[in-house]
Amino acid sequence: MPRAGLSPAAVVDAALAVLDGGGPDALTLAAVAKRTGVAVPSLYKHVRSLGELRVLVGARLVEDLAERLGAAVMGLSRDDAVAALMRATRAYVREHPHRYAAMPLDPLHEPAQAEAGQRLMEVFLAVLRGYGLHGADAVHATRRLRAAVHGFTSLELAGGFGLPEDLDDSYQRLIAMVTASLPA
Amino acid sequence: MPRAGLSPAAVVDAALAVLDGGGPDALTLAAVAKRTGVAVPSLYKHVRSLGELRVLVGARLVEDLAERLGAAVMGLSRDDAVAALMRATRAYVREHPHRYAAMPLDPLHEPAQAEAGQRLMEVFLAVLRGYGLHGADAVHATRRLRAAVHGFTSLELAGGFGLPEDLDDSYQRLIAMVTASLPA
DNA sequence: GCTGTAAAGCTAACAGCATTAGCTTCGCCT
DNA sequence: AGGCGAAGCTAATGCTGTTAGCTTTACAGC
Repeated sequence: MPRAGLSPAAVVDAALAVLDGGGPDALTLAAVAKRTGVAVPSLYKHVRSLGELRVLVGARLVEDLAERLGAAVMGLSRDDAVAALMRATRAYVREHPHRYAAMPLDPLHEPAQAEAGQRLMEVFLAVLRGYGLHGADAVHATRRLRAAVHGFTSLELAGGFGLPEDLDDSYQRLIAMVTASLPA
Repeated sequence: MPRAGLSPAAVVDAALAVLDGGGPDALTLAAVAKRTGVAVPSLYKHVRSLGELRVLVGARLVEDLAERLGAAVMGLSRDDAVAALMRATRAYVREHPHRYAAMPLDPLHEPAQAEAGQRLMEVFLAVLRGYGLHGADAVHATRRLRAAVHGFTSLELAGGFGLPEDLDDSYQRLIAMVTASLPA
């Protein structure tokens, strides 16, 4: 019986594949075990529990998103950067719907996710720094931006907008609403 | 052995109490059965499955929210109505966090929730009608409004905003951002 | 090259979950 | 009084996550 050569990272890889295939509810230890070719209890050698696996998966998701958004805003500033940030987020959600559904909304509260969460937050703050925003104003602006992006994409993802008619148009107007709320 | 005198509505009542007490994950048939003083399989006499129970609970949640928001905007128009709508939603989320976490985002797609969903959507549309918005413009504005409200409240609910510092202030600015995007 | 050991795998078992089948009993209607 | 449908029950199944305890692998050091 050859050894599978698993590792925490490999388990997370498999979990991510399972997540992509069937969504957050499908992310079960049985599914991950089948995919790694290992018996269910063997997973406990690499991961403390299903809860911890979810946290580790969440950390990876935040890392990915942070990297992608960082790349998207590179070389841009102000309204262009905001638009790029918002469009890149929506593109990510449409490309990986199940991943966004499993994305932790409070990565800073979980030690294993805090570093990635910090990087993601940095992207937002860097974009807003281009407007000369600092301190409380920057915090408020970040919250507006995040609320708009997360609100729209999560509603779209859940099918909360009825028919997918004119959604691009709606999003363009949402972007305009956000940029209009930022200093000239 | 006296009969419990259950009914679908009574089961939903109990489910709502369970939801309030422990959140969406605590909404289990075992918990509902315990609360109604009945054995688990007996619930199937009133509800087809846990899935259906969730749908019915969701319908009640949307009804409640629609009623509340309708009352909140009564007698108000334009920016005042938008502000009231947004504030009332946030107040609901803070008052019943577990209920909002279980709130269906696409009530129109589920027959049992469609009627309540329609009523809720009507409140949004009625408020925007005060701006003279019709057709596509009204649709886009509704989406902006919903995105802002849902985005902020769900992020706040999940603890995604770090410390609860100046959240009222942030929300006020979010309201201003939305109203500024509507016709003068 | 052999051996000792820690890690990585396994099977067996348990508790909690949703669900189904089939039985019993209640309470109303005639 | 009798009948009948609805409402309850127990028993059983299969799926979860989790733990305990055993076996085996692969490498480190002699």
